[in-house]
Amino acid sequence: MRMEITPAEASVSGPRTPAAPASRDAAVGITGAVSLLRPVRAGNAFEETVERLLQAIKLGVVPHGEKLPPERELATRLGISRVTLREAIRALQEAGYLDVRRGRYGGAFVVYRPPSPRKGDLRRAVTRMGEDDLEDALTFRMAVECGAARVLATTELTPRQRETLAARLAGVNDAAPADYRRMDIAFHLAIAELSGSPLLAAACADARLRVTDLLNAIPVLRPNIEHAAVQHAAIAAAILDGDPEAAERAVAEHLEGTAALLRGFLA
Amino acid sequence: MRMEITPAEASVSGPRTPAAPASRDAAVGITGAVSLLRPVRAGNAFEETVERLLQAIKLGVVPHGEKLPPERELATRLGISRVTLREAIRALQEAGYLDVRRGRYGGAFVVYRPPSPRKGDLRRAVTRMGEDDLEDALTFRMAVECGAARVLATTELTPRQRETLAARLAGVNDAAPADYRRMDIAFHLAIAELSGSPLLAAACADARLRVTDLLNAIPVLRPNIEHAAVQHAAIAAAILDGDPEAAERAVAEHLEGTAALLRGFLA
DNA sequence: CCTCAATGGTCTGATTCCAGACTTTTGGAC
DNA sequence: GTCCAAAAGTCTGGAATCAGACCATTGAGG
Repeated sequence: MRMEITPAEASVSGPRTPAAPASRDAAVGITGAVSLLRPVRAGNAFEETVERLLQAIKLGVVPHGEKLPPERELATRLGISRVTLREAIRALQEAGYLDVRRGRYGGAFVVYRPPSPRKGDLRRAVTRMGEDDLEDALTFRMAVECGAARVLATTELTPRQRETLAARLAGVNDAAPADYRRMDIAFHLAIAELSGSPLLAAACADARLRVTDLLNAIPVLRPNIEHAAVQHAAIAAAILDGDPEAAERAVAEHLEGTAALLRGFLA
Repeated sequence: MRMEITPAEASVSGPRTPAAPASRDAAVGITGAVSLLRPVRAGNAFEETVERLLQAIKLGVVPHGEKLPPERELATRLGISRVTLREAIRALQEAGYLDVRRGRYGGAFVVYRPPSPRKGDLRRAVTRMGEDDLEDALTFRMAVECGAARVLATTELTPRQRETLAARLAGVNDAAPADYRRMDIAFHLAIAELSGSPLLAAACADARLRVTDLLNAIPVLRPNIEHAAVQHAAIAAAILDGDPEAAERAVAEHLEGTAALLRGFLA
């Protein structure tokens, strides 16, 4: 065993990349186009795998009671060896996120429910990831989600796609409080995935999970849900309507709102 | 030595990730939120490093005659060991991209100028990366660059930032034909980097370099340049004007144009 | 009860990748 | 000419990772 994870520490913010200087005002000479000489790999395979699985769990991609795909398949999908995957799974098991059972019909079952947020969680989460990283993540999310909405609104949608989007919208609206975040995520990700671009979908998923810990650290309040519902509806409508600019504006407003909410809880 | 690279084969399309199915119409159940269980690492460190350096060279981040940062520093920035970096450098040296000199004032000097495109290059480049990947890349680029422009237009810009943007615009306009692509890249990347979000900058750089090989494979024609110049100006104006929607629309139009140009050469 | 298939658990040898110490080359400064 | 600093070049032991074969456990179905 190489690492121990406790739920308290477990973060989704990713292996702390050595932090390319985020000089908002730097002399960005093309020589200074720093973005290219950034780290080739985020960390070691083990840590990255733990992060990924943790994300899948926290985002509710694999909900409580369900199991992860079989090790062999998962290892292939993640592009790592089974050994490494197993180490990651063991770490998550020891941290209490997974219950691993052997034998046929066995597997790694998710044993985790998002804890209800307590005062101070948000502060801690922010401290863990750093203020700059927070701004970075919020900006990034704003850009990719707006872009995704625009792209999708520009696309000629198939009936199937329209249904999926509508279903996801309904999913958020009908969600029980405990399921709300999960359904919210499903809605947002659907926009990116429906665009048909795996790269874009990955970017949106990445953006979202960079703020998951933070969002999970603030309570889900009735008025916010209602407000969000209106905005979600506007987003879906604009997309179904084929109006890129409205779609984008709607997403921007929605994310602005979320960001403001976060900052509000921080202030 | 583990690998040999010839300029003809050297591609920027990245290690062929096992290709998450890009089902534009799939039942994207949240269980099907495939984006999370995508490969943890793109390939081995050596190959990824070669790609990165090649990108930096082809994108003109390190132009002809300049040298890469010293090995030790570069290895740190790329998050890999010096040994691995040296292997990558050697591969690029053997492929004729770099000239490595020792001693003080030595280093790895870039010896590469983008060759003028020949008929068939584009076809080959597309074949190498795959049609689906091309669509994916174009969509991705559209989304992130539009998003970046929107974000930047929403931001309160410092005089310094305004200058940088203007300078980059001028850079493209004044560029000699041989420098055109390089300056174009600099302009586009500036938008993302000025947003102050390293994540966003990285995403845009990534998007751009996924289409570099393709763009390099089509000739730089006068009318296209002029057309692009108008669009670049519109983008910069909208951003400086603080008009997110106009900025986005301008970027979308511009990229639409580029994509159409590409498709035109392919048809 | 027995068998089977699907799944996790274990082992081994090879490969990749790393950190760090040490060596050699080179050109400028004195 | 000597010395120095900055750079590439080399070597070594160890850790991480992999591929693949094989073992153990379990529940379903006959």
